[in-house]
Amino acid sequence: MDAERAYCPVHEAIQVLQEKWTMHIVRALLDGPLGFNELGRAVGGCNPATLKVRLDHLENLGLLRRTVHSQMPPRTSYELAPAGVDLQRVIDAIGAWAREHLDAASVDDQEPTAAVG
Amino acid sequence: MDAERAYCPVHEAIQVLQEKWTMHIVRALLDGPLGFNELGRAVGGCNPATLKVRLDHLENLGLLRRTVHSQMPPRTSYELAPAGVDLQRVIDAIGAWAREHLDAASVDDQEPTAAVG
DNA sequence: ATAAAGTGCTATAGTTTGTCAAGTAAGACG
DNA sequence: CGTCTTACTTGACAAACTATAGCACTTTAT
Repeated sequence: MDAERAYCPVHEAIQVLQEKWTMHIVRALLDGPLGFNELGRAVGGCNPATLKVRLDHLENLGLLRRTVHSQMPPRTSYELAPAGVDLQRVIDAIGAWAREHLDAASVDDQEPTAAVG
Repeated sequence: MDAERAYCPVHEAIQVLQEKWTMHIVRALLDGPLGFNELGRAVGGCNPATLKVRLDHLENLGLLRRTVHSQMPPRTSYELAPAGVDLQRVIDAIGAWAREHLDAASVDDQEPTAAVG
């Protein structure tokens, strides 16, 4: 039973942020609002289905605001809400850590260089 | 093609940290070294198989140190390496953000309270 | 008008990832 | 001897994620 696990904000935050693509999405949006496909390209490698699910979740949580500018032609923009913008601190912390401790070659990419010989 | 996407430390860091349970593991270990099952309990809800995979990855990355004290009875301890300890900043940033912006009820848990009526 | 390329978003099927439950080996305790 | 603990493995399975295609519609070019 984890029912006794008292409510812990850090735990909850991690639950949200550890979802695949979520931090990438936030980071991309930190530079300014983007459209759906645009965001998809900025994030790099996330497919529309997953992107939609994440975006819905983030909007639900109040980290994101979705604005429909025109239905036809479709023109939507996704923008961080104040709560989302404040994640800048987290991304910055990650950035600082990464620059200090992460080097290429230590992280194994998704693309394992395929055949070599 | 993401080949042109120049190496970006933040991106790499996010790739690592977004893996399910990774941040929970780091957070648990920030309080001091733990044994395998002990860590599993501290993380809360991660099964041994996944835990082992994450631990191996983290050790590989140099964020974690694994020390075998005795093989039989098995006694192992997992402890953050300096690079791992420095993630304290990231966890702190998440904590600060969470306390400011996250409230119970806004986050839908993995466990939807089951039957209610 | 036709064709190509763009928009936000959805549906389907297939792959990857994570989960559960059980099992292994060895010692301490009763 | 049987039970409990430890670390970790294995195999079957479910959930999550992905690729690919498509929809309704616009713009641009021919």
